[in-house]
Amino acid sequence: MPEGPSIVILKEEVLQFEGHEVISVSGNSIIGIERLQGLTVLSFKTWGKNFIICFNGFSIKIHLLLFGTYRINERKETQPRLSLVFDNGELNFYTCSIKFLECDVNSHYDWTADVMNEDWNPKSAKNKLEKIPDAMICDALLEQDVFSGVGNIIKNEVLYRVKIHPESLVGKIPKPKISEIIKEAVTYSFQFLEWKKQNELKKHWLAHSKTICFRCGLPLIKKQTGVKKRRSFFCTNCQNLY
DNA sequence: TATAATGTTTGAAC
DNA sequence: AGTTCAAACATTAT
Repeated sequence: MPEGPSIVILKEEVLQFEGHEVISVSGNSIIGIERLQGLTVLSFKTWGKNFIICFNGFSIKIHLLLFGTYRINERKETQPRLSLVFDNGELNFYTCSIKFLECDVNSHYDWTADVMNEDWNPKSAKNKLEKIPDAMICDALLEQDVFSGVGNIIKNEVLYRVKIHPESLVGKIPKPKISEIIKEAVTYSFQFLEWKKQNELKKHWLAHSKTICFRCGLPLIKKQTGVKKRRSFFCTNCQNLY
């Protein structure tokens, strides 16, 4: 379910609870969530696929991984991992990873690495890519320390749009193309956000899960690529291999 | 019904 | 000691 843009949507949906007190806590998490009882939410933040709830002196990090879901002001049949009840509603998380982050949340995250953050720094991403010339671009795009928030869908769509073969080596891709990839990672992430909100994300997929190249009509290749072995959809005719 | 899928962490093996 | 890789986790649509 979640790549960066989906978590941004989550954050927007829970704004109603900012500044509100946690009246009751429950859930099958074993990390000691009862600690949240009676505390007031200072703010909600996101860092890529991480959803962060900030309290005075510490924060809680929620990662939905592959199967995680959430419900606002409603419940699923299954047991929540974490359920927070406020005076104006409730927030429930299912099958997710939850961890505490002590002290200042800023000491845990490099905000310049999040493609959807206002502090996103493309130059910094470029520098990080220069340090991994032997990596395939399909792996590099999924590297959360470089492109926090980018997931497999965004990876495939970005590479298709900039016409780069996913197995291209970072160090061999021309510099202007690298800049284009970095730029498109941001552009597509925000398009993903808007399309997801309109419930028409899949409608705009050009490569991901597709079988025929939108440009030339030849069959798209579907293959597990890179050390991460995530599926890539690409056109060997339209996407250059460097 | 079996399979695959928008993901990350862990710990064994080298 | 550092890197690499498969296993584990867990849900749902096709």
